Amino acid sequence: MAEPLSPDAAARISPLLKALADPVRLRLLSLVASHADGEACVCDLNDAFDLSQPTISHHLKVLHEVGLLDRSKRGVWVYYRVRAEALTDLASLIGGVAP
Amino acid sequence: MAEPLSPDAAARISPLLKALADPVRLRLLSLVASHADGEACVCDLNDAFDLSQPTISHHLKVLHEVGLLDRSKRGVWVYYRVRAEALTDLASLIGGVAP
DNA sequence: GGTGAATACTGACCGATGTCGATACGTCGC
DNA sequence: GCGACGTATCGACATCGGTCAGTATTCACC
Repeated sequence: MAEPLSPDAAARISPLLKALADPVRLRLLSLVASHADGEACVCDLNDAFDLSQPTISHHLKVLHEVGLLDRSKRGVWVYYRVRAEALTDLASLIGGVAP
Repeated sequence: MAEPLSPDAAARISPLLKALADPVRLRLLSLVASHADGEACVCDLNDAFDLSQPTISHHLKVLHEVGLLDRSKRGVWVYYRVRAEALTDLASLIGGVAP
């Protein structure tokens, strides 16, 4: 890479990586991404883990707050969808560091 | 993405992301990557931050332990070099999650 | 409207992590 | 050898982060 990251840029990017840097959240993201229509209901996600429902809700909130997941409520159910743009931006940024 | 990440795969990848998910380490990595010949001396890196030398050494150790930085000692000086392969692998993995 | 179900919020616990000062280890020049 | 310098390790501290039990909120259905 030509230019090193500015302190500001690093501070902007690291929360995204922090959000990804947890095995549960990685799996959550990949579970949502691999669902048929690109979105997954929380009820499905809860069943995939041996964790309490509040814990899953917390992880989803973290992913939503950094902009990696979109949230839409339909009736009693809440559906999450991955923001592909945020992911690909992050990926190209990481790949771009390699010389 | 077609298949969700296995718990094992998630557990393997998350340490890499944890190592990246710190603004200081992000800047360290980009500083090393942007150095002329692809490697940087610790002495240069220390000066770029307002942190103590042990702290920088600690961050470099974290990046080295997860395989993002190579370490080579020449005389009194230690040079670090980014492992481009590890970075690009990670980038393609993240980009691959996007549907 | 009351009941039940799906999801989110709160407060607390505890282990993990970033930071520092002090110190140890290697290597060079004298 | 010895002193000086570059780097790593250690121990301690404060803060952060993942998890849970308990509780609140919101909606559907009777």
